Amino acid sequence: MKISNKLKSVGLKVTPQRRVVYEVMQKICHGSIDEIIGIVRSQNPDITISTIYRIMDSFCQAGLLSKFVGNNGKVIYDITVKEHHHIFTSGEEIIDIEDEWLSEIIREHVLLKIPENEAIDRISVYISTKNKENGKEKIDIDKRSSDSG
Amino acid sequence: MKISNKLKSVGLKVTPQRRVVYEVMQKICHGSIDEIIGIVRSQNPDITISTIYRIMDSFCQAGLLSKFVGNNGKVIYDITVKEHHHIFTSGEEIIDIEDEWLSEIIREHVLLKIPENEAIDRISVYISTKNKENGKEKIDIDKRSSDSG
DNA sequence: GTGTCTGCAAAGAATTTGCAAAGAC
DNA sequence: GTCTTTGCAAATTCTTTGCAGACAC
Repeated sequence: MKISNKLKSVGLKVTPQRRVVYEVMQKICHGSIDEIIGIVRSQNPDITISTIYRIMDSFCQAGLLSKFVGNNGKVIYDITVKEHHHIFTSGEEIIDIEDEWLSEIIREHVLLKIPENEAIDRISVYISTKNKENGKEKIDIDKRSSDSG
Repeated sequence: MKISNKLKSVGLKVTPQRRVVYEVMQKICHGSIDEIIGIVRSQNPDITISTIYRIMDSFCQAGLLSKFVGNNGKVIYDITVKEHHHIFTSGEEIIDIEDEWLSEIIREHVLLKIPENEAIDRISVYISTKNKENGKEKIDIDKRSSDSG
């Protein structure tokens, strides 16, 4: 779908700034606000930071984007709206897992732990991976064998 | 274990401020920095915010606490250090799921999606629940006075 | 007594807001 | 023409930092 139609379809007016931001999101799929600001402004330096913040908000409100909190605690905006899971690699890459069966397995597995009057709303799985090579050399940090001196 | 011994066992000096913070964490198990600041200062208003930030950091570094990013994007400090999962209820309650089998099932299930040179480091499952009753909107409680339950 | 921890206040970073002009429809 | 969006700069919020005195050991 053309971007302008995509925007209109969720009730948003089409502006050049919104076009650029959505184009960038289509390209990168996931990104933190810093990354998005960087890429957007590399394409159009006239777009201000506050405008980008506002656009990200309106896109999320309109259901055009979703967001979640990444490994590092930063909010990640995501072009995929439907429920899915994520792998965070050591190279800061984010891989989507769209697997309804996985959600279903988890749902069944934890059902007994849900309070009586509550129902599962959303399940998110975050998987962090590390590099195998570096993993071999991983050392226990903070291993204090004796007092300082 | 006595708090002072707990602190000493990880190489931290025992101060009144650290005692209070650890006591609070033992009581609440999970909390955001705001909540922790609030409770700590209700018990001892002389403890400053910057000190509490520094104590939370040193506790995490020492392996006394873990932290993760909650539903709302805020960092949650957690008295449980070993890998586990969480349910976030509509009432802002956080329930721990310590279930190694669940982690194992997920691990096996996603193995094929992990890049060649990467290995799974950590798996976190976040489950949000909503109130069954409040499917539509919140109801005024005093419409009919009834006993709690 | 020595080295670490705390309180204070200020700095720094990240995000939001008010307002007037520009722009979309 | 009307209502929304944008740019700008200031405000706000959250967290960190430097330093001097207090404190733990």
